[in-house]
Amino acid sequence: MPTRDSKRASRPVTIVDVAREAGVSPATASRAFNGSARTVRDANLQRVLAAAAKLSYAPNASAQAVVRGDTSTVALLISDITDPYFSWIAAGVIEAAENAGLQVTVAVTNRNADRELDLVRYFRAQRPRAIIIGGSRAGSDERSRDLVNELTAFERSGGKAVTVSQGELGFRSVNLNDRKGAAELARRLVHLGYQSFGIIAGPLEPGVASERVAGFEEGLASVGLQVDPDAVVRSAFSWEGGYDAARVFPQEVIDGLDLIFAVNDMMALGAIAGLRLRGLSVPADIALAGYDDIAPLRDTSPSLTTVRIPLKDVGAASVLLGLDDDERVAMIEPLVVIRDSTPRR
Amino acid sequence: MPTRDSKRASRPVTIVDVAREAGVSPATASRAFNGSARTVRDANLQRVLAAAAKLSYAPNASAQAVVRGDTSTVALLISDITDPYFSWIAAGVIEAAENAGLQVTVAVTNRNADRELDLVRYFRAQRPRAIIIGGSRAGSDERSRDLVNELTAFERSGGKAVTVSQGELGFRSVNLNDRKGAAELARRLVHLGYQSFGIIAGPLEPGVASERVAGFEEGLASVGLQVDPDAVVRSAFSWEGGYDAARVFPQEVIDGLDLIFAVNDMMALGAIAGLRLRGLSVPADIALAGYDDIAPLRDTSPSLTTVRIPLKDVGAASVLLGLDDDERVAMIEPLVVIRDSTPRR
DNA sequence: CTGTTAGCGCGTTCAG
DNA sequence: CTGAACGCGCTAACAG
Repeated sequence: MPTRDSKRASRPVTIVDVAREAGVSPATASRAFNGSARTVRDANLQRVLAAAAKLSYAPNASAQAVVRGDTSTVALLISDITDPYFSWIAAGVIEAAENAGLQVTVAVTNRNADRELDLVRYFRAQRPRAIIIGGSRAGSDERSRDLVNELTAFERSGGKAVTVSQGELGFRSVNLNDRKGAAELARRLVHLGYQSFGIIAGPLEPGVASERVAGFEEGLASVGLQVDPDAVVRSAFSWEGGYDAARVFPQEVIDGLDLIFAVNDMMALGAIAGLRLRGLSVPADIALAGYDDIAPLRDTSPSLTTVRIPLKDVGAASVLLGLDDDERVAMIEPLVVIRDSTPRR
Repeated sequence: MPTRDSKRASRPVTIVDVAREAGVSPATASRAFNGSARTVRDANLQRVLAAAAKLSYAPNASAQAVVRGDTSTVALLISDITDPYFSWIAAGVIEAAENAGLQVTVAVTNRNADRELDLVRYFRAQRPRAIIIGGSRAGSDERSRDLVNELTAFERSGGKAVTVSQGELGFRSVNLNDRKGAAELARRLVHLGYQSFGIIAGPLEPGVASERVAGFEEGLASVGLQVDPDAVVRSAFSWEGGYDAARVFPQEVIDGLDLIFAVNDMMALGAIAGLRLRGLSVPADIALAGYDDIAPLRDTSPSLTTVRIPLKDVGAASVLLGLDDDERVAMIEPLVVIRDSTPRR
């Protein structure tokens, strides 16, 4: 015979229970928790708080959301949370959100465009204040249009959509200035004495990878140099991509190169392994530069020359954009970091 | 004069709007979306779906949660999402949750016990199906008791609390068997010919670090060896901790050591840097082993001997425990991985 | 199969 | 300052 005080799985405690325990009306209890504080007599306030503590009351956020018409949630969509690039962005998002009193819901696309669309639909149901698209999607134009439609509908109902490095979608966006960073990297490398460059370029579609390639080539062009098209190898945007690419360079091409630029750090790390397999050591035989300045790689040897993106700032900026009515774009400044993998020559 | 069709920030679309557009009652519209499918005439079903598409309707998850009395959310609390240990657990949690049709809310404690408690309170308001405590908290007994109280109240209202490697709190828990893993590591190292061991031990409080130290010493004891207390150095559970610890060993102690066990991989990596500063190279001058088998470290040189915890499985197991009425504990088997940092001697 | 009614937990009028 | 009444968006019961 389970009593009403039965310990397991009893009915959740509601504000009505608290009010009864405190001997006041539910309305007063509600005001005690979130009314303008001065509107409820102090004696009652204390009794309500005591009752809440005694019953271990926790408000029902869903019910609050329904009546208030908005939530205290931010939704974050990323490709892969084990990738430091995304986990640092996520860290920035979570920190900034918590500072603003908001919770963060995270979903992972695994770089699958269909999944991305579904997840945005799920997100919409949650009525988050903002949806932040952190990952670079690689889908068809049609999928892209569906995504834009979904986000547009979301904004029409009062939410804000924020993209990282995808301003072309037409929503609020955090601009990473990859083009500028890669160009600056190229110029610095030339100053160090490098002249003949190869590129491990990532996938062909428009996106982060292409921007970095374009920027690097622009930077070289600005000092009168250029990259031999045969020395540009396409590959996956991952460690394996860099590893494979390093092994694909024709021998006669690689012999003429004094530096390879991999469009992100993970690919650069893979390239080191791939080059080693060919008997080439970094930087003795060939120099190497990456992009992102992923934290766990800063202590590898040789330490990697790269372009730092302040990823936590990127996450924080996304949240700020997602809470601001006016600002529609945030600028992030990349910073070239020269290390051991590209000694002066 | 803003019309009701005004494009910016119009009133959110509700199921009533969809029903009207489709020419049916709200109840029928509701059934069209989640009724047992056969209960609504196909013609009406199509009209409702068409209306929903036309209006870009997205259900209100909060309203659904209120009436259904439960949500489709799982809450995850971790110390630091940029730490690969936690991001891999998070990846497992998110993947398993998505497979079960659930969303994941993530919060980060930054290893602050007060913050942890607050965050659990926020979590409770969301009424998640489960709260997963992934981080090892380092707080006072009082804080620990508050946490237990909060989680107990959560379970009383129907949720499930799951801890990773903290069975002593009395909730569902995923057991990492750190003691066993560390003992096995010790035995394997002895088999490789090592005899004199130092330990970089992490913080003193009970928890993961202490378990690993105890396990390692037990493993040595089982083959008749032991660790000189002077060769056990306490430090922070981080790269810096390992770095500092490596510099703290008294010279006469370190001269007699042939291997150092750092209680996690990040500390081991820091130790490599710290040892290098003393002119000691790994593994030529001294061997080194870690724990966790953090993914981004697998390609460093020298590659690190360690104990692999299948962290993604840990996350997945947490979710399963959090959805299961009966199971209260999941066992994870650690696996010793011998690599270049501990050559046979 | 469908519409009407009721009510989930809560915040907010509107009278006192 | 307080309580009663109402409504948020939605689903579950109950009739038809």
